[in-house]
Amino acid sequence: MFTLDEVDSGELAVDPSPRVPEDSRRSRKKQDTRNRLVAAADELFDRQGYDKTTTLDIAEAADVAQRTLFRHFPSKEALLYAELDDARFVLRDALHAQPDDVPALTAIRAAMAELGDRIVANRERRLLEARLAATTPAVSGYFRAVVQAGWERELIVAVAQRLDVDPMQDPRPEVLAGAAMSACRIATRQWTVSEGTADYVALADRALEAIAELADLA
Amino acid sequence: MFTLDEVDSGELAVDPSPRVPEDSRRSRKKQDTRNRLVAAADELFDRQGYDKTTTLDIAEAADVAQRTLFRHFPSKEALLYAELDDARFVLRDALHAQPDDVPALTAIRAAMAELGDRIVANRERRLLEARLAATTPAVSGYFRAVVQAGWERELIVAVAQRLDVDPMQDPRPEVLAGAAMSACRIATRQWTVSEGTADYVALADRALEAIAELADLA
DNA sequence: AGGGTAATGTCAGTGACTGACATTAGTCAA
DNA sequence: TTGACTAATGTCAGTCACTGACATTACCCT
Repeated sequence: MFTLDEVDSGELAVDPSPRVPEDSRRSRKKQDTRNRLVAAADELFDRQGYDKTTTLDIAEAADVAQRTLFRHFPSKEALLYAELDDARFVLRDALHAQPDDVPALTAIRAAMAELGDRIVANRERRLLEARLAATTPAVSGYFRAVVQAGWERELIVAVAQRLDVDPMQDPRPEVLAGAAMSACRIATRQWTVSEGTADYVALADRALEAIAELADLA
Repeated sequence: MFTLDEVDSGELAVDPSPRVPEDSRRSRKKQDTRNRLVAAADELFDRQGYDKTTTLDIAEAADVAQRTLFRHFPSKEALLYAELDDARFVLRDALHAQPDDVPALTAIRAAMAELGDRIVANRERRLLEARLAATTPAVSGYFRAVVQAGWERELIVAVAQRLDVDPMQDPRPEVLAGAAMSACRIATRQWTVSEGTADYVALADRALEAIAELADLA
């Protein structure tokens, strides 16, 4: 099972990837180290599999100490999902950018379409993630419990604001968010079986559309 | 982060808790060991917290070798969620028991009502789980990635059968299942804040009902 | 009584992750 | 340029979840 300690507990977590890079040599080097770690992990995971790659392997491939790896990433899994995890902020911004008068689900569909483009841009990496998630429970578990849960929180907050309700009282924001995340999961799975040839945004939109049809099943 | 290796990969997993106890002394002793481990874990988690309790502590409190603990449970988290994890089969049976002609969401609501009763029966344990999940990301992560994902699979299969569709093609089973799981999560959270005084089944049913209202948000 | 074997015990690992402390190297002011 | 300040990294020893291999125990069954 994965070590799951970064299901971050709210809004207080320190940004792991600086949103404003503050362009100094120091921060450039830091960012470079981070990038090298991700690239090294990527390559090793791909070549020799997730389990057979140790964090020490990755650190050495990136030419840093193992301790440094864990200063940049809270876990081995976080290395794999660094990009998708950051996409959380993209999602937040995209949701904010939607006009106030459009319905919540419509806003989500628009935001997801925006996000979807960015996501599929990195096709090979997405397929690698899917491959590893399919074979390694620790990876798929992390994706669900950390990455998706993070996105879901953004959705809940955005929907609750839109409806002007308290998400602890009104179940709709959370239920809608959960449905949307499931839509993304099934779309991703469909896209993956197509080896990345299908139109991800279309698949996701179709799945999101199905949310409005759920009433027919009652 | 939790070690997440029991996101079991399908239907092939060996039943960790024998469904037919096969009443021999041997299996009774085995079951007893299992029970003592769960009880010991329960008590230690409650008294000294999740992180400060080692698997060795638990094993010793149950008077078995650490190795034996890991023969009964694949991870530390599995000990905490042994009961809820098994509830998966109760959910499956409850879904099967619903008549074929009722709509999918209606069947889910009925099945969940049945399950809800059983769940709340163990009030103190549920509150302990909630308390630990709130403070320990590894625990909440495990719940999402393993327990809930397991339930969700049952729902997906049941809904797909009911609609007579392929859940890989039609997004509705997965989307409905995801929404239902979110409904359970918010209901559980509401029940938890009430310290277990609220009517869980009613809360869950209200949240599930909200699924049919999602169309209003489009 | 005795052979077969499920359950347990023992032991020595592996590997993710952490705390403490030392070292290096940008940064910035004098 | 120098030197203090400190962010980033390195080093090292430790903890703990979890596993494989093999020995032992205890139930089961003839």
